[in-house]
Amino acid sequence: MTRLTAKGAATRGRIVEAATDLVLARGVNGTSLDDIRAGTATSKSQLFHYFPGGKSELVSAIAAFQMDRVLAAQRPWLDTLDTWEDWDAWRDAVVEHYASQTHNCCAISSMVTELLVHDPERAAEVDGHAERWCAYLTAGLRRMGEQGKLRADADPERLAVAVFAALQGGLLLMQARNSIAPLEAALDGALAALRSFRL
Amino acid sequence: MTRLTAKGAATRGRIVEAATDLVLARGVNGTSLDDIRAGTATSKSQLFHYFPGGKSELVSAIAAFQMDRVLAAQRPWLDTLDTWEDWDAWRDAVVEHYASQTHNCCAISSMVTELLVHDPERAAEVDGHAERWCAYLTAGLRRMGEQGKLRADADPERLAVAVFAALQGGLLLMQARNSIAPLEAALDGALAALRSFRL
DNA sequence: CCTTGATTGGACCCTGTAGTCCAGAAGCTA
DNA sequence: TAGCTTCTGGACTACAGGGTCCAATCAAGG
Repeated sequence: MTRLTAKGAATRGRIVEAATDLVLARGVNGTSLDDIRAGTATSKSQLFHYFPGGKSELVSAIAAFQMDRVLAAQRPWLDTLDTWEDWDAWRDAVVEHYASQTHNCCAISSMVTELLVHDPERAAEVDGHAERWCAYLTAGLRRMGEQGKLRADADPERLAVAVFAALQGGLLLMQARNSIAPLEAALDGALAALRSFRL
Repeated sequence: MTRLTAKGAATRGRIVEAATDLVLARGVNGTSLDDIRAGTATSKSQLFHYFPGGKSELVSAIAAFQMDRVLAAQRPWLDTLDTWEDWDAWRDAVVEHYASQTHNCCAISSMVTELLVHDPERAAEVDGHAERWCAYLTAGLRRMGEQGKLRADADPERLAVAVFAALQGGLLLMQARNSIAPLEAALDGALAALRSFRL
């Protein structure tokens, strides 16, 4: 991997973007390099030219790209989860984002479990992205605690994990049943759980 | 597939049991027939003798077998989710079951998403098992509603989906982070959400 | 014992897939 | 234009995994 010309950077970007959609729709193990090659109108050599580490490195890039997209869709609420209204708005943003996806979007956590067996290093890396996401929730809850909006016995980190788990589970069921309803129910449940700690 | 002798039935059972543990630990796509062959001290021909439909049929048997195990671990509470104490006891049973598993137990829902691409029929079948599980939760909530223990605006089915999503998400995070804590947090959150509808 | 059918071992085939290689085209800089 | 690097196409290799086949063995009834 040496320097990239403008053309090269464009090709690389095109590969990542198209590959992301393919992987989201069909899973990591369900997407072959040939699928990606076909879906991007490129050749094998280009894939390995831009991602010398092969599929593993490509998956890294895909995970980072997708996480940026997902986090972006939750702005600006994700950064300012300081009031109960913010949490509601965040919920709506998440639902809207996943409802608008044409592809069956996979949960970041199921990507982790998929990688866990054959590529533990990448799994840890992708899980790091998930934890980054979860950390925004923790931070919001922590601020609300400091502002006296939560009961003293509320554990921000634990609550954030609960919300995140509900979210990921909701995405899982969304995919399995091909309906947005489970995600909505899961998020509403998570917010209800949060509110049970309301002061 | 004709009649089975006692010996044949035993072999078949041995295959299913061992294969289940392998698949739970490494995922459907992460487990090859050769892995199963090695793990059960059998041969290829036996696999196809007892499961003429190949891997797909074997996966069916595995899913049914595992679902029976998981449901059994939740007895008797799963059948009688009529009081808040029952829900707490159920929660504890679930946590204990998954905490005691030596293997990294996969969530039934992640099995569905894994199958979704290459074997939609089996995915639907496995999802049926998941819905059967979820139905026990719905039934419990419905009875509690009839007994006047829930607010009138509580939707048993929707609440059950929320609980189930939290559970599945908790299992996902449990696997990803190799810790039982996320499952506990997720279930506690789900029960808190339920209690917010307490009358 | 003999026959029939269930059971078992393992070699074999075919396809799909990750990854390699090299030659040629395109682009940049002097 | 010359010479270098980057970019691209596609054939090729190696191998893993699902699935097939056949011959050998074992079990049960007549």
